[in-house]
Amino acid sequence: MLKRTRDIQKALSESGYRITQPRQAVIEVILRARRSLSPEEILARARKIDPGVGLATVYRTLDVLHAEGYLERVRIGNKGYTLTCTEKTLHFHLICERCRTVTELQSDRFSRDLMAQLRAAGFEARKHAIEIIGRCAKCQPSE
Amino acid sequence: MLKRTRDIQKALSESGYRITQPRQAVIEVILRARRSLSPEEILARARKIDPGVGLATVYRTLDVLHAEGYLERVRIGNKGYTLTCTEKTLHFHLICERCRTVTELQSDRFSRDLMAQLRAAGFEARKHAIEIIGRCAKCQPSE
DNA sequence: GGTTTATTGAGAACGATTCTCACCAAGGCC
DNA sequence: GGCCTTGGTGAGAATCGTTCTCAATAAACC
Repeated sequence: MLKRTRDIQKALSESGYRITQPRQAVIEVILRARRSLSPEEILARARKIDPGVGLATVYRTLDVLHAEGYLERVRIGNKGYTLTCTEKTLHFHLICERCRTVTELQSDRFSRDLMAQLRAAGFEARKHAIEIIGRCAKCQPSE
Repeated sequence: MLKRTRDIQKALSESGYRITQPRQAVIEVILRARRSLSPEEILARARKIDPGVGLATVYRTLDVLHAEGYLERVRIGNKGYTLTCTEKTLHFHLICERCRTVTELQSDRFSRDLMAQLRAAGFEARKHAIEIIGRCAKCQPSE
């Protein structure tokens, strides 16, 4: 089991959530994944750990993780994919439309610039989603 | 009829699309709207112009406009809203979760900064969606 | 171990979007 | 101008992702 899994479980427990087998399975699947996964994909993988897991539980666990700030949801077209993210600061996602890998980038300058603009507009930001969709370095159209 | 409506129709026609009554109605509704509209809302308004319009046609017209680069789709939660946007340069949307008004911002500095980072990461951007969700100046929680 | 109560899985329900198909009308051609 | 081809159409069925319902289960605290 990954170390992060324990940490998250401990935090959830302290927030009053019960640590159940299905939840453990889902959390571990998400942390292990090297790219963002759709709920269906999470389900398939979680069932290898705990065969009884249901789709509803995957969604519920995603909700819990989201509510606790451990996860963000990113969409590609009409399909929803999930990815781990514990960063609270401004960041953006580079989503490769071919391999679906999601790379996270941050920039302090970028962040300051954006915050200044928001203030100027009188806009109070609650959350953000900065998604750049295209091809990652590995998936460039050959030639 | 707005001038932009004519321009878009001309362009669509040159791209091989037929200019039909339902399409005209949908395009006009979107251009007239002061905030982003859901497909259902577009349908309701389009029917005031052409009562026979169907929901499927709204979706199909949105697809056409999207394919031709006249429109972007922005999502708030699981609900999908559409908004006009012909700008090709980097820009971001401030979405008010209360009144749903979408404000568009641009920044050259912001743009340059982001482009530089993308180049550094070897990422080839095809499209982007920068969405800041929160409260606009008019909808700040009172007090 | 017993009790409480949040959590669960299965499947129904839901809402948004897409598809199907017979009919229609835009636009090119004569 | 009228005719023909074919892309576009509306209605409703189908599909997809997500959420809900509810009886059964199992954490967590004693």
